[in-house]
Amino acid sequence: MAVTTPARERTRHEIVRQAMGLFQAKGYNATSLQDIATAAGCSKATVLYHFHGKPAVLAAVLEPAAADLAALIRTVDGLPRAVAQEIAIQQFTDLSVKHRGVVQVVQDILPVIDEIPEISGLITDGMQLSGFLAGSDDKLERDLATLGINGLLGECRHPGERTDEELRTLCDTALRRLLKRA
Amino acid sequence: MAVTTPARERTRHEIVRQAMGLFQAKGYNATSLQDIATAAGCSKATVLYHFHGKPAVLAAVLEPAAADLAALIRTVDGLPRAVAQEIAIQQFTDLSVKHRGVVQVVQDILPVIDEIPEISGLITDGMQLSGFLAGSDDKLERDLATLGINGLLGECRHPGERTDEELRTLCDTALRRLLKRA
DNA sequence: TTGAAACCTGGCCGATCGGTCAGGGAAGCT
DNA sequence: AGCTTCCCTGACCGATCGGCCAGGTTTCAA
Repeated sequence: MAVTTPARERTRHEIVRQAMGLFQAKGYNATSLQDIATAAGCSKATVLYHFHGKPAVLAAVLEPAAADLAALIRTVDGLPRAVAQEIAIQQFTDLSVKHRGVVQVVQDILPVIDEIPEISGLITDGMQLSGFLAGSDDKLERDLATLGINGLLGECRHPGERTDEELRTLCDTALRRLLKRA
Repeated sequence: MAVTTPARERTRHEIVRQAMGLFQAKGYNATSLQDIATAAGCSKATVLYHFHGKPAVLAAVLEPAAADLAALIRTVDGLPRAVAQEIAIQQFTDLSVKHRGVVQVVQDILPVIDEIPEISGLITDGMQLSGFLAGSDDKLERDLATLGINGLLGECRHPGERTDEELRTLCDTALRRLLKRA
């Protein structure tokens, strides 16, 4: 038996891979289905055969990162605040490095995020993450946490100009300086 | 004599005003000239009569903020580093509050910024600002400064949910926590 | 070998994009 | 009144968008 369904999974995976690169380089709105199809070496109709619409392609691109974020939320939910904050900092740093190519894609979507129900869960989780990172109910601390996340999303840009280790240091330093430790 | 050229300036100003609101709400790419024209109460052809293309509308929207940023750069350029850093923090906070509706528009443009030569000066100034805020040539400090700017751009969103004074506190706190003081 | 299922595509659709153009109406000078 | 200049518009353009569909090709179990 084959380890993977040969054709289907290979094509799907290639579409997602190329779409990720294009979303990073040009943004979601500025990337057309034709762009994705050409990059993936198939036709636009094939993209729409595997994914029911452009938002579904976006959801597939974001899915691994969204799953890790959801796992992060489940892990820290219910923990004491100080512990939850520390673990959230560590795991969000890990997540930012692991999915560095993905996270910044979210930035381009923010203004029109409500029109893409496929990824509503990601947003909910992101807002919860702000709360855990803040470590308190203080409005300023929460806003600072959100600011840190937003800044990080943008800083994962320029893939070739920063090593994974440099990015990790940046994330960790930024969050620890920005957030008042509970 | 009239205090303003009646028709021309009034229409131009209304187009810029409405375009700013739409760029904030939906992003630059997702806003069409027809959207702007409808909001401004004129025809799409009128928008293109006053502005030579969609990028020119964007440039007009960003112009006041870009001018203030350029003035900021001129002010701190040549000053000792510690002084330049402190003044940059204060003036950039002022700028973020004063132009809170404008700054976040830049975020939506970042992926395609190279294709809009009308605002290249804004980008140059933004990168210079990172250097002054960092206060040193250390790569990490520079990256943290850029991260702070990016985070701030996103945090100026949601106009009704934060007072000017709250935004000022947020900007000032974020920059002072994030940056190592020289 | 054969038939069904899965995979893929060219061609087409209506909508909308940014942008152009000829010309209509209002305003002001002579 | 006549003429020019400015302001504005409807109609239209080619290009491209996301999406759909009929049908061809490959795969594979029976």
